[in-house]
Amino acid sequence: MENRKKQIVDLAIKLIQQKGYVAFSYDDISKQLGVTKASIHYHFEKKEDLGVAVAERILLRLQESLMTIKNSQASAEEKLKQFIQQQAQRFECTEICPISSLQTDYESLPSAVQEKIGEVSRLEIRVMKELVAEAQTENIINSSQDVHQVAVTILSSVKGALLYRRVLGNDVLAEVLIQLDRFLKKP
Amino acid sequence: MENRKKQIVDLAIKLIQQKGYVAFSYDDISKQLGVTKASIHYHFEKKEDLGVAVAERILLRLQESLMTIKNSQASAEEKLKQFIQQQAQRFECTEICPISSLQTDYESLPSAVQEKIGEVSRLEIRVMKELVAEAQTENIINSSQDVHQVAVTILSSVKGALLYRRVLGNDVLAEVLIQLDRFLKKP
DNA sequence: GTCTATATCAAGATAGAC
DNA sequence: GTCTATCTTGATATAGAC
Repeated sequence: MENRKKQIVDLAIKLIQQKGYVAFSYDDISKQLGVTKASIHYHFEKKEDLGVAVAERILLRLQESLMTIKNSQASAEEKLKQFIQQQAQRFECTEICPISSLQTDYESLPSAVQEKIGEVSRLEIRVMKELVAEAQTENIINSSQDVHQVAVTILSSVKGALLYRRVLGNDVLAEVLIQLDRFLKKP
Repeated sequence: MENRKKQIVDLAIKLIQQKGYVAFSYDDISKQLGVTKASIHYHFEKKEDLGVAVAERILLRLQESLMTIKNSQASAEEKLKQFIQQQAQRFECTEICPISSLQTDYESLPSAVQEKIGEVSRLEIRVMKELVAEAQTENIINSSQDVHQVAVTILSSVKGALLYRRVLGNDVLAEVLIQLDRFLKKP
């Protein structure tokens, strides 16, 4: 059942959003799926293997996002705002971005997973740069501003806001999104 | 030796910056201090006790920052930039802010530690708001902008940038700091 | 007060039954 | 292909020697 593999990876991502790579266990997954730990080990022999699969799935999702953006007929402004909203609203209040979670646990990751997370992080920035560059052609963002600087700042602020939200509630994230919106209108 | 307690807490903070609350162990600390695990348990019976001490120490440092800021004779611009630089440069390239680290591990923290981290997060935002409000009186930041929104966005972006830096190297953080600097000059 | 020794438990992982 | 049973390891924690 190739579907079970996907089910396990999805659950692992959810758990990583909630507790992180180090804190989640095969026991968590097996209990939620109503099977034994050993059956998870059958699908992913080592935690490292599951970790790589998780990172690859996150990478795939990002690549799909990139495609959707490129093919979309929406305005650059719409696309950028959609992407930011999506980054923020994809998660429950107690969850954070899985990429942030894996970046935090970076030192504890097997090196195969570390490398994938490097790839993921670079692609994520590339996607955001793509959006910012397009927004500049529509004069949503001042063209004198450096694409790379704007892109990493937007991404960082959303990721950081998700950390605060987990502790302080929805307000923090909402405030940051309003501020970013202001930033996209005025400069 | 009351100094040993301080030594352990400082080491724990360092380890939390590097690996996080879940991943660090009494074994890590005891090895670095050249003593046994049991001797760490003598000073902090449970990991939870050490966690509370860590959070309280972070809180104390923040309170000191707040005092220094209030008593400082520097311009509001200087103070704000100093604080941001300090937030960023306090850490090695492989480390992140201990508050971010504990926010990420929030779900795994004992509730006593969770509460302290809530306090810390609120105070941190209060400190940044203080700085932003002062900067507004000097017209470094446009007074039409909401203090709270600007403060949480600056904080979030620095914290997020530290996550990316760990994986992608110093550049990301540098770019965000330049962008924040731009933001403080122009609007 | 600081240590050794040890208990306890949960996690990752493996062997082999069905 | 999925399970039970089991091994190993490492982490938290405790009891008691010095």
